[in-house]
Amino acid sequence: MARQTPVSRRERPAKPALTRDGIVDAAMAILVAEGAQALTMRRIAAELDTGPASLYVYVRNATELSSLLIDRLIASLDLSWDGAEPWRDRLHRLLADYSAMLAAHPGIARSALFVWPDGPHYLDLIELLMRLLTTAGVRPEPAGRATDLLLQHATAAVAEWDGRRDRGEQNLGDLVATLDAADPERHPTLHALGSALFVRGSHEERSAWIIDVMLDGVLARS
Amino acid sequence: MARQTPVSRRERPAKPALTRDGIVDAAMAILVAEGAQALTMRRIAAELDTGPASLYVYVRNATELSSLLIDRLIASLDLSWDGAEPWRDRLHRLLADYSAMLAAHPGIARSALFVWPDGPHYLDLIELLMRLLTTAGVRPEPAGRATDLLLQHATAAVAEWDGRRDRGEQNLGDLVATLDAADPERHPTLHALGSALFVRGSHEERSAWIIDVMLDGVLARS
DNA sequence: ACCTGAACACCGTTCAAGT
DNA sequence: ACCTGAACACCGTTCAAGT
Repeated sequence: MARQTPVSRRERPAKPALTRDGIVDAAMAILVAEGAQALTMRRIAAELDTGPASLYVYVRNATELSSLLIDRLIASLDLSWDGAEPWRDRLHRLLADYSAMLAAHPGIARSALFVWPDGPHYLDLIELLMRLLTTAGVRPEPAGRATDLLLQHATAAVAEWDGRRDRGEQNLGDLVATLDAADPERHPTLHALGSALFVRGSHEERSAWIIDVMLDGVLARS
Repeated sequence: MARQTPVSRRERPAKPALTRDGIVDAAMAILVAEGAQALTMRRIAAELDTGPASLYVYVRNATELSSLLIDRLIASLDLSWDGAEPWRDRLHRLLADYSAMLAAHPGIARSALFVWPDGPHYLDLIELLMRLLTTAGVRPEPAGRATDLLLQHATAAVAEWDGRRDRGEQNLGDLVATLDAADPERHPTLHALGSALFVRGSHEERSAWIIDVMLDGVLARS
């Protein structure tokens, strides 16, 4: 043991270790307690009783930390499948779980859209999606594209949804007003169809419909 | 004319007017010359020879300015349709134009994903999509969902693509390496299928395929 | 050798004070 | 009344200097 635990350790009993995992732990705690907008290098460093520079010893940059965090979130999902549950049901349940997990941590979906998680649990997730699609008879190449597409949509939908929640739900009203005011000359289709179009159905029902649309399309071309 | 042009105008002949439109003009010029990452309130204010505070007289916040800018970008698209071109071809061409426009301005797709454009030209875009889908026999409600889905995918695909371009294309290699290294025990499907899966096809071909998948799925359920 | 205080070069937004 | 300088409250990242 070349390195001694500092004597002052007892003074701050909660101080976590400064390691790659310790940093992700701290980030996770902040995410749960304060939401993704509090996830800054400075805030995480403060949680670990150090300065932001120290984090760069263990993590290349804020993006890499984000990808580590998302991989840890994916680790909390149930990614098992024994083959008893029909593949389509299992796929719906998987994507619903994934969406719910992102929705439970406001703001995290936004980073998930741009970050390549690139961790072991992310690979588990892709593995299960590919297994389900392959079982369904989808050829490897379309299955790869469908996997991308399904995850991209699930992530984008949550990001859009909780972006809207941040701005107090009023933007939906704004859009409805805009559509209602559609000029019959310039926007005859929108005027004729009305604004009710964009509001129907719960998020869950809409998501399930979209997943089925994508699956039907992929199966038809596979 | 209650307000006189300042005498000092001749000194700075290029100084644009400080109006809502003038601000969007300045933002557009910066976007073209320096890319979206330069689009900050401070940089735009500097372009207009004033301080950032002045912009807040004409624009609520940075998000609103972003949505005005995106609406102006959409204005540059060809949104006509005389009915001669088959609806499916026209839809492909429209989304290809939209993607190309976003791709021409690195970084803008990212903001387009989270901003609700909410301007007249955005409505023109939705109008055309709804018209094409309605012509194809899609009922109003699925047409609304398909419109959302098609635009969301086009935007997300460009955002992801030029996010990757920023980081020097190397992340694709990272993913290939990760997939190649997939543990046969833990990730048998990925191991068996190999990494070639995720790389095939140009962006354009992939996008076209995805559009057809979505359209087939929607038509099958409409 | 390992870690970090302090600095660098930025942000968006607000508001008191000027014209 | 309209506009804005200066300040407020932050960012991510770097690097020279300490232990």
